[in-house]
Amino acid sequence: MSYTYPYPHPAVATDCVVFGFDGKGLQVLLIRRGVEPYKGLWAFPGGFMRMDETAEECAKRELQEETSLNIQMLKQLGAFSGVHRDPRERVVSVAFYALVQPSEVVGGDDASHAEWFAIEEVPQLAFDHDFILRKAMQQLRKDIYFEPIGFELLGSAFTMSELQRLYEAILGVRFDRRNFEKKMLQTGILQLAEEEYDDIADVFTCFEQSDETNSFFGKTKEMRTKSIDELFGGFKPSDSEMKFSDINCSLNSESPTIETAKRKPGRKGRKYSFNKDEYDRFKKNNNFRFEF
Amino acid sequence: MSYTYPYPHPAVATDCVVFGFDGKGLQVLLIRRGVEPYKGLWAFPGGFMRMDETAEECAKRELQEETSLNIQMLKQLGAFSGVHRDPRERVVSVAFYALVQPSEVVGGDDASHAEWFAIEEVPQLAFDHDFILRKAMQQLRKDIYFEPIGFELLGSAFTMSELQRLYEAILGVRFDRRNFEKKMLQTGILQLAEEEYDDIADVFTCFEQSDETNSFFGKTKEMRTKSIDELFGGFKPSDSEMKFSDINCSLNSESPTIETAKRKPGRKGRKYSFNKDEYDRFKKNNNFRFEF
DNA sequence: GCAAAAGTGTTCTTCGTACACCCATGA
DNA sequence: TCATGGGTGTACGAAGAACACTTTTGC
Repeated sequence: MSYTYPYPHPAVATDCVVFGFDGKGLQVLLIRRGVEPYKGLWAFPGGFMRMDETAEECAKRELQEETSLNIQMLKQLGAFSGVHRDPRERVVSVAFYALVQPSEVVGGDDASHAEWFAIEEVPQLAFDHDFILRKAMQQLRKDIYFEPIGFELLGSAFTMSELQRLYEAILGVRFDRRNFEKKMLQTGILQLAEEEYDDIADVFTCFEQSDETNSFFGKTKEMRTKSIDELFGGFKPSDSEMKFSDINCSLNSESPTIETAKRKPGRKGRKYSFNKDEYDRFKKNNNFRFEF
Repeated sequence: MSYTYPYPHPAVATDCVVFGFDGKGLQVLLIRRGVEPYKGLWAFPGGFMRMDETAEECAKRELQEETSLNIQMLKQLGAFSGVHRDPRERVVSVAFYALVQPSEVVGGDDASHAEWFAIEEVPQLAFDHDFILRKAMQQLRKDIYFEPIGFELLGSAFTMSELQRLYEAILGVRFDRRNFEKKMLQTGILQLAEEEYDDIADVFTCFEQSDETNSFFGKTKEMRTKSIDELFGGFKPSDSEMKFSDINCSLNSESPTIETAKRKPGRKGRKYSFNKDEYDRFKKNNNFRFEF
């Protein structure tokens, strides 16, 4: 079967620059080419466009086929149309970039072997993919000023320093920890994520008796915003008791106790998620910019 | 003659969104289609890509052919690949935008009639060109934050309020005149353009004699930055004399005179041009942003 | 003569940035 | 116990934003 046109037509293909973030550095997803040209070299996932799909649909399909990734949000980088960029025939490629969490891992359907590379350790690439990668990085740096784009690279909850490392990895600069946090929080698009706690870990017996009966369950943060009296009716837990995240006081028994729950081990720091409403508002208004 | 491929290939075309600025508002250059499809509707200049040219080369060539415009700086907007965007066959279009001064006028080689339209009065467009225009406007708004892009839309010398109107037209907002000027000047990319003056328009006779002999030719602005003594050796012109743009004192004659040249009529306000060195520096560093 | 635009500075507020110590966690 | 990272606030300087009156120009 063949297709004939009165004028010469180039082939049209798509390429996807998929960025991931592992909490440390920026990564990019590559596929080892199993066939000529450039056999054995690494390249971006992608392939030829069908006549019944748009470039974006093509990119999604190829990504799905070659890396099992199912990505909704693709951003177009533009068309790459160098006359000799593909030795087989004239190919115009429409490139996209995507941001994912590397945990949405890449099976690799074996036919093509997909692998994550740290952005600084990207090997030699096939075609003009080095050039495309540079463009993608430039675009990413530009976009991150205008949109809180980075969140798509992080899980649903993340620590402030993960977020900071992401920005530092993308922009290639270092920020002051406190200023970064301040700035991010004052945008309003972040909210504290619900944390999971262990079951009650320790039980303290209170040595000071209170005349009043009272009981309270809440988080340390809340306690600090209310007066000790209001919370404990005159009973004051010790400093070390106050420091636990969750605390359960029952002061109406003969020997009042304070039950404390420590934060789950293995997780460090406060977790944030992003506030979808504010995020959408920013995207719509488009008058929002991250600046550092 | 025909061209045959083992797989179906789309056609690849380019389209150019050419923006102009007439000192008042943003304009866009359109071509009336003389053939089907969409005969009689307006569209962007553009056409099919040849096999020996890149998309950008194609766009430049088509622009030259259809509008006689010879434009160096084209910025790619991206590929538009809707499956049914052209009723004839599958066409993927790579769109560009360009900024010109409408004075670089458009002959229109008659075959295709080219015309400028105010951005608010753009008629119905062929294909998906409405969509492309929206994208181009968005991109222009984004770009103007990062690059002093607007200068390509203005002549070699322009007044501050022309520049301001341009920014307001592109961004769709209003700025405070004084703050805009301050901000623009402190970027350093502007410099006062050389102005042309009429021949000496008036001659004042000085009524105060000076003992010293002295002569001076300079602009009012300079005078203000130096002491009266330094400039005039003790002779002080009157306030109204000081206000002329150019002034020529010769104080060494018996009756000293001050010759003044008024600004050429028909031109209002101070003219600026942009400082190429600083401009290039900004473009290179890319750490510069216009913000208002 | 009259209306529209150009020229000009200051104040207040907001935002950016620099900076240090203590405590908790995990090895 | 030791090293690493998390949590927290303040003070200074720079930049943005608001604001009015006089002169010049063009009609």
